Amino acid sequence: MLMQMARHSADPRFSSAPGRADKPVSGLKEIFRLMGARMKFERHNEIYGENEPAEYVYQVVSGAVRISKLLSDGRRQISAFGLPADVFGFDCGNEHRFSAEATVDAVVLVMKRSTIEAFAERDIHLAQELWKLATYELGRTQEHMLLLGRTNARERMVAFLRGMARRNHSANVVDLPMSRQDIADYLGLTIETVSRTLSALARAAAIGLPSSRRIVLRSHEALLEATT
Amino acid sequence: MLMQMARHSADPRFSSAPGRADKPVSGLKEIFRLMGARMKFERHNEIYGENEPAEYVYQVVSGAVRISKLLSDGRRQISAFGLPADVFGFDCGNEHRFSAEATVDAVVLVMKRSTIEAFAERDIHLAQELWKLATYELGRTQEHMLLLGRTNARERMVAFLRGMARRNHSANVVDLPMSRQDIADYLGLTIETVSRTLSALARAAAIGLPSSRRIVLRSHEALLEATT
DNA sequence: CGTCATTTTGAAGACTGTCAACGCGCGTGG
DNA sequence: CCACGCGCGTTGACAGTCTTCAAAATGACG
Repeated sequence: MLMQMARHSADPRFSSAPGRADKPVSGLKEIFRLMGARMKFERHNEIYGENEPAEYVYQVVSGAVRISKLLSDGRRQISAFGLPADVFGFDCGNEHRFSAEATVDAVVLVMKRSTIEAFAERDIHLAQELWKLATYELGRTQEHMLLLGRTNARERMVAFLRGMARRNHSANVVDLPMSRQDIADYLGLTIETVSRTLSALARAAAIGLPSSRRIVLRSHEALLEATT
Repeated sequence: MLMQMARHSADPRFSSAPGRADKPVSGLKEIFRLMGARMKFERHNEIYGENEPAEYVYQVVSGAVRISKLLSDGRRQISAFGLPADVFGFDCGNEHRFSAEATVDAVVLVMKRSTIEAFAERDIHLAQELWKLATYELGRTQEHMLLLGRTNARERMVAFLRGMARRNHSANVVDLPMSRQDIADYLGLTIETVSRTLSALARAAAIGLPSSRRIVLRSHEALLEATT
């Protein structure tokens, strides 16, 4: 959780000393850059598990991660994908309520959660940044609830592709760093429905499918009317 | 909105001064108690709307509110119900991304958002409390995503009833402060499915339905196996 | 007691899930 | 170099759950 933070411009000297706190810089990312330990996770490997002590927080450097929760019978819901620059691993208690795994080979920066919280104790702006981050994530998650509760397969797929295109900030080509199963678990669908929906969008010339992991958003009109 | 506000005089000594923070009191709720303006909303009345400036924050005193979002074609998703003591209205930007309405006649305390944020600027513990609050809400919302994405109607209904029973902290009797339509929009179902599911649970002796707004949780075993 | 909103129930249909088979790409090993 | 196996993705047929449309029942309130 807690990903997709607002992209602030980074001040090299992060203002975590109580004395000088006039600039609204992103202290969190600065702290990660300066103090984060680099770690590599191969795809499908677990970064942390449900109910494990929430000892560390993370920032994606490359690759992608999924934040998910499992039901006892194997049903899974992915609440968010972490892409490069996203921060995740903040939970409210002392235990993770979700698990995190790499969906493809990924490099992340790791920090002790207590370090961040110690900084936040002394730096009001960092504390506020953490709050804004959580609030932003909350809003994003609530939007996703609307998707899961009230839209059909095509609308979910289109929203997902749009979101990925925006986050990739590559105009129309999306390289998916996750499997169909991951997409299905994110959208509350089955892998078959995901596949069929993509095929249908391709037949409608709304998208192109050069390969299974690459999607080209073709007709914005077709996508728009598909959303309706 | 925000008329007829009876302003309370601010008590000079509420414990948000950094000096005395040994008690695990809720600074936020203290601030609401001391400085909140009491307002009454009749059922179905809007407290704030989507895209309105997020100028105020609220705490429920009595009654209930729904936090919801509308799609252009009328589909609605309720992301949360606010029950007495719940705080709502914090959004990440300057505009509300959701709307809030009273589901039954409700009394709320209102405060300027800027007031809270000004306090948080100076009180690190309040800032942390706001962060914890947002993070807690985030976790709750993510759990709800699992419900919306991966469970059937009966499981959603049972989870909802359990949650309401817990929040009412009345052992087994739940008085619902919302309509079937509100429940449906919260659970991502139709009003008919909600009604049918409740009837089925009653037939299975898992619940009793003395009236449409009152539900008795009877057989914990029946509810449990219903969850499976 | 009548009216209106809300809730419940019924029947039919749509969308997605389930089960199954097939195709494709890729790495390994013969 | 090519065949094989394996993971992953696609497609098809059918079933099931939930929605839709419709109407009856219930309850609140003047």
